[in-house]
Amino acid sequence: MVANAYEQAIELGSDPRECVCLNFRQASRVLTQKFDDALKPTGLTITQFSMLMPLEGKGPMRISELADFQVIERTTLTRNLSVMEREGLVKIVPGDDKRTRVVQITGKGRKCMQAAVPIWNEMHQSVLSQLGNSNWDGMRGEVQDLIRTLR
Amino acid sequence: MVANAYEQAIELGSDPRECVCLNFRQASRVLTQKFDDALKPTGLTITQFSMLMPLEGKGPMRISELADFQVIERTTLTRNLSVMEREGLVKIVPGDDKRTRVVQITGKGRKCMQAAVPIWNEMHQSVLSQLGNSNWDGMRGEVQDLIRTLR
DNA sequence: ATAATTTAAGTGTATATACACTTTTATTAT
DNA sequence: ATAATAAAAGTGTATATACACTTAAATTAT
Repeated sequence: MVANAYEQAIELGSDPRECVCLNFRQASRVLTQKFDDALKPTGLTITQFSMLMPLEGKGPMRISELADFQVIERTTLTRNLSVMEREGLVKIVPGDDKRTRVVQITGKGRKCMQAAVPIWNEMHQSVLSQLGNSNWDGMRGEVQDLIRTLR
Repeated sequence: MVANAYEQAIELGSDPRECVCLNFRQASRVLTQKFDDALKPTGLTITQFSMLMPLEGKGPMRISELADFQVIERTTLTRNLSVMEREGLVKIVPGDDKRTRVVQITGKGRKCMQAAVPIWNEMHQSVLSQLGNSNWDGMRGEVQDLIRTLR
């Protein structure tokens, strides 16, 4: 009989403070705050930046396709896109298959991205140097593997 | 003059798909989904589990103290706590300093945690084995350093 | 002793997230 | 050809997140 849940976890051989989920969530929150703050002058959040980027790199995409590519729940993407559509960052048009809708970046979206890229790059470089470039090269592979395995 | 924001980023020497923020956010989403799903039988979310754990390990805490410890915005914690208070997982009482409020876990909270710990442990072990235990030992340090640096 | 400042916490508002469920359209089986 | 099934997307609802601002109490400066 252990005193509390923390002791119980230690007993099982795991320290809850070392939880992968906890640590990733914490880092995710802090990173999001910093990137959102840096991107403020561009009018984009890091969420929006991340959604627009593949639309730039790969062209128009179906909603499910973009959701899959971005590892985001489709219904979450729908909600995020409606904000972006209202702000004129994307246009959503019917696809050939009448079930589908296709997302494309607008002129305004491209303009915002053009302003955002240098700011994103500076933040990213700064984070990379904190993390150690070579460390991240290895870590990123592990993280992507983890994502692939879990979902 | 580059074709689009993706090319623009590549030109600057950074691949947006390798963005630390993006990758952490993706992993965070997937991990949260999996842990929330696994914890469902206990009635706790991983957010709630993570808030209750330090209350078990360290005892009652002021709101700001818990927010700081958990690397979560204080105003976010306030909102999360009101859900948990409504569900009877925590009790919030006035502190000696009349500005402060102190959060403490309830009997129900402890009971839920007791049920949750083995499930959390199993998930955590499974994630660890995917990630490679030794990898995570190193990674975790880097992640915590990054958090400390950024915030 | 009182004014100025700092600290702790809550509230208004908005985005971000995702599950359960529904609707519409396409595909497959019979 | 039609019924059954699968695929794509939206909606209801709820938690999670955080910024800007406010309120109340304690501390510090004068």
